[in-house]
Order: sequence, then C-alpha cells, then structure tokens
Amino acid sequence: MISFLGEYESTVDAKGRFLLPAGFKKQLPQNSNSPFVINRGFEKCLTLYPLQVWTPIFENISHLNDFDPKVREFRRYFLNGATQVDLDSAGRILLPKNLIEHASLDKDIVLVSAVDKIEIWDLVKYKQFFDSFTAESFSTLANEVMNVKVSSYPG
Amino acid sequence: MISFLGEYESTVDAKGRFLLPAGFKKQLPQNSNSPFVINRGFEKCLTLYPLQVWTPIFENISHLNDFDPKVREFRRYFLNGATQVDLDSAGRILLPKNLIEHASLDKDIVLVSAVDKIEIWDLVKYKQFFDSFTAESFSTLANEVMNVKVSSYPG
DNA sequence: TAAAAAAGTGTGACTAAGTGGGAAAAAGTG
DNA sequence: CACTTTTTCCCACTTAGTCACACTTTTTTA
Repeated sequence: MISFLGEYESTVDAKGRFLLPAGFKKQLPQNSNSPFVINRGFEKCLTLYPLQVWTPIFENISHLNDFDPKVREFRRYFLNGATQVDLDSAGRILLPKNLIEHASLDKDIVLVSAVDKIEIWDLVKYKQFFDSFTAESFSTLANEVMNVKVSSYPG
Repeated sequence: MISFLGEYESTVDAKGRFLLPAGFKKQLPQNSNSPFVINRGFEKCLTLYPLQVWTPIFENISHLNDFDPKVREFRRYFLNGATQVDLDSAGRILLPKNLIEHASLDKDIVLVSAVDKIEIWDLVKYKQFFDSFTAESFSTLANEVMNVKVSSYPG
C-alpha cells in the first residue's frame, strides 16, 4: 500500500507547472509512469492522488444510483474538478487553471503528505495555518481525534 | 466502460454551438465518430450521454409499464428534449434551443464529469452551487450517501 | 576539493485547440 | 412559386497549451 511521509517545497512556474519533489518521487513505486489525479481539497488546498489510490474511491461512487438527488449532489461536490495529470519528461506536473485558482496558488507551494495522498498548499497560507495553532489547541484537537493523551505523541 | 474525469470551461457562440473541450475528447474511444444524446438534467443543467451510455438507459425506460400514469409522467420529463447530437468538423456540438433555455445557458458554460456522462452548467450557476458548500454539509451528505465517515474521504 | 550525477528551471517551437465567418441548403412565408 | 430567413456545414485563421531540449544549480561521492 502506498503511503507518503514528508513536507517539501516547490514552485509553480509561469506555465502552471511544478516539480514533484525528489523526496516524494522516491516514495513512488518504481517504473510506474506515475499517473495522478488531482482534485480540490476541502480547505483551500489541492489533493494529489496516485491513480491506484484514486481508482477504488472512484469505483465506489460510480456504482451509486444517479436518480437519487443526494447522490448527484454528493458526486458533484466530490468529483469537483478532479483531473488526471501526468509527469512530463522533467518530472513536472501541469496544474489545471481552475485548480490553481481554487487553492490561490502563487509561486511558492508546499507539498505535504496526507497518508496515501499529497496535499498542495500555497506556502503563505500553509504557514498561516500553523501560526494559528497553539500547543494547547493542538493538544485539545489531538485528544478529540485520537482520544488519547497528546503527551504520548512527542513532537 | 466509459468514464470521464475533469471540469472544463467552454463558450456557447452566437449560433448555439460549443466546443467539446479537448480534455473530454481525449477520454472518448478513438475512431468513434462520437454520437451523443443530450438531455435535460434533473437540476438546472444539461446532461450529455455518449450514445453507448444512453442506449441501455433508454432500453430500461422503454420496458416500463406505460399504463402506469407515473411512468408516463416520468417518461415525458426524462425523454422530452432528449436529442441526438454529433460533433461537427471542428469538434463542436450544436445545442437545441429549448435545452439552452432549460439550463439558462449564457455565453460561458462549464462541462463537468458525472462518471459516465457529462453535465453542462452555466458558469455562474455552477459557481453558486459550490459557494453554497460547507465542509460540514458535505460531511453530512457523504455520510448519508456513502454510509461512511467523511474522514475516510478527504478531498 | 573537484568532478560527476541528479535535481530543478527556463525557453522556444510545434501542434492542435478554439473561434469566427461565409456559403450552401433547408425551412418558412407572403 | 419566389423570396426571405433560419439553420447547417465547412474552411481558414489565430491563439495558446504542450512537449522537449538544454542549461543552471545543488548534492553526493571519490
């Protein structure tokens, strides 16, 4: 099973391309020509799925009954501009314009592991996100999510 | 099996034509001369079915019991306005006027994947749809539709 | 410390995507 | 039946997206 670790910076060039950091490239299965699906994130970020991670998720959705209005609404939100992207000969990914807009990406971006996917953030917004966090609020959150004392998770 | 991915903008010209975006054209089976059926969508949008997707749906409907008034009503709504359309030599599709009206299409439109079909929205209405979206409401919806916690489907 | 390999960046050319207009055919009307 | 109007089809031009090559910078290793 694919999983990623790490946080790497990259830059979007004038044509909307960014280099997939070597750190992540090493974590991909070798000799894969690396197709990805990129999608809007819930927050103002993008999510990059390796195709083999995306496929089973998409499979589930494609079997839902489209005559159900809730299914249609869910599908619209979820598919949300998902687009297949590939690495070019230099190992870069070309971002669709509508997605660049959604995440308000400027030049500098950060790629962050999200278990089996990668999140793409504008560098400034990503930093703001961390600045808004205090040790205390993190502690509270961790307790809510993990239902464990945060002290057992040093960091 | 046909399936689409992506969200692309296009424009309706003065003659009611729009160019099928290259992103979708690439996802069609090659050497098909690409007949489509276009239909009213359930919401204020249109739905574009590749003919091979439309055919089995039509089959199903044609076997419904026509003595049932609800069947007749459904059939009228669903089939009325369904029209076969083809790509012209420049890869464009001519929209029937009554359908343009139904979806209140102006100049700018968005074509969005709906698994094995394509939905056509007025750009402004499409954006409004997403603006009404919150992470919470999506969470509730996802839970209802997929019967899973949304945390397993981060975008 | 230097050289080589790998990572990262930029530019330019080519291809095809996208757009508009005009001519021919068809439909509608007096 | 002829003339007008609408619809359909096709051709050609412009723009921009895509790809690939080549150069620069950084890292690694000898």
